[in-house]
Amino acid sequence: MTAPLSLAPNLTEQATAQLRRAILATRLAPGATISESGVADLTGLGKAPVRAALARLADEGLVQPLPRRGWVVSPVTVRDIHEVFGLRALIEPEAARLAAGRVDAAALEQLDAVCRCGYDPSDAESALAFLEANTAFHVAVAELGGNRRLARTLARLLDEAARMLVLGLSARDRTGEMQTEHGTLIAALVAGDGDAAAHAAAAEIAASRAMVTEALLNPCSTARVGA
Amino acid sequence: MTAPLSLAPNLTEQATAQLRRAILATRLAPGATISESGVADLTGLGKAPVRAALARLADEGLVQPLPRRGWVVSPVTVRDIHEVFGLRALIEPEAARLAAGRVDAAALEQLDAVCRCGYDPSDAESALAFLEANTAFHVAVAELGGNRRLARTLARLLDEAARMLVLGLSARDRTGEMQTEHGTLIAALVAGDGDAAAHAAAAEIAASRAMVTEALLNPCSTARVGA
DNA sequence: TCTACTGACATGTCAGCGACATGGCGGAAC
DNA sequence: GTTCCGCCATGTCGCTGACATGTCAGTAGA
Repeated sequence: MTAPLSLAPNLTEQATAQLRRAILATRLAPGATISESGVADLTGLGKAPVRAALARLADEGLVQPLPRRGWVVSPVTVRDIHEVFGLRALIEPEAARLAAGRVDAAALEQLDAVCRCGYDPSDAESALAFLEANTAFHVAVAELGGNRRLARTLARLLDEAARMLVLGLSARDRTGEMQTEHGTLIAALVAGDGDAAAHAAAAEIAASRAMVTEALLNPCSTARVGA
Repeated sequence: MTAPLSLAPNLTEQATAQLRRAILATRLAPGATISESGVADLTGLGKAPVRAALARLADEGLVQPLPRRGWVVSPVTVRDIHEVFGLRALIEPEAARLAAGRVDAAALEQLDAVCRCGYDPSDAESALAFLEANTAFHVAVAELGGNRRLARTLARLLDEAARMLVLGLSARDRTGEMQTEHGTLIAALVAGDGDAAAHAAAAEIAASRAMVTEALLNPCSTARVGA
């Protein structure tokens, strides 16, 4: 799990990736407290890279510092869900509109990956892998639009949304729906129809939002909501 | 300049604020290289807080790391201007729309501060102080909308825009225009007219964008463009 | 039951070591 | 004489370890 023989870009990146994945998979549950030394011991890394990683994740909104006390995994509130999906609904359709008519082989490749990557509804790791592919797909679309800042902002939002969706995806399998939604979006992008692309993106966001909201309001047996 | 007797929330915050201000005022010109030890010696702080501050500013897009080589102040390209103002144009009108009808005394106070704060077109520090008040005003409006993530994203964009505007503001005094633009926006907010507020915000962004573009395409005697 | 104290624990910071990339210098080949 | 190549000195980050500081939980005492 510590991936000691990776090609090691640097330890900070490793620590960031490990922690981010653990948080998004809810292996570190919302509301859980974590300590630098604890993470350092667990990962085998030093405290400095762990500290830098936590600072970065705090900047991304996934953890919050408790001065002199430690760090806490940001809880997921209804307000957070409103904020994340509200912002996604604002910028993602526009990103799709900008990308319309600019699609190339790379985008279709990303699509292929996400479409063929199913998941096991009862396994958070599997669901996260699916969501990571989904994130990569949407970020790739945003990058096609040419606005790197928009793509970056969206990537951060999608990371937060992924954590929320891990809760929702465990409730029911939505692979099929997402595939058709992606298909609609890609068709619009290839056709260069900006309005249709924006509409497809908005529809997908609305569906995701509904699923998360439903999962939190009607917690099923398999849905575990932290904090 | 080092403010040694401040109430010291922590050194990282101090280093971040000092560096950010130096970059936004173009005291650290775009393209300039900076070293951790150099900043540490200059500010009297240790390397650790300086390093953390640089990492955070890199996350904000104001500096870029050169592994094993140092850090460089992010240059300002035409593409950057398009991206920043394009994204502002996307989210800021919506922020104004959300804030419509929710204004309170605090917003008017911010308004008052920014309106009474003139600047000297030939002094980058003075222009930056004006822009900081302008940023605070717009962020306050965004926060009234209730979406903290939207407000945070906007704050970051406004910081980047401020650096670009420092170049443009030195070309000509735009205090009067901004005051009337703010007046229009506030009137719409108080009246609860979301469409009018969004329109006013969009108009102000377009004006700022035009000024920056003009300043870069037709560099005046007083406009210094780094890198 | 409430208060003050003490111990443990976690962060915040600093000084130092090793690794790596760059630029300049000298020498050899043409 | 000119050009090119390899070596070395220099400067910087990336990371480690240790110390100082601040907070909280648990406990003894009034």
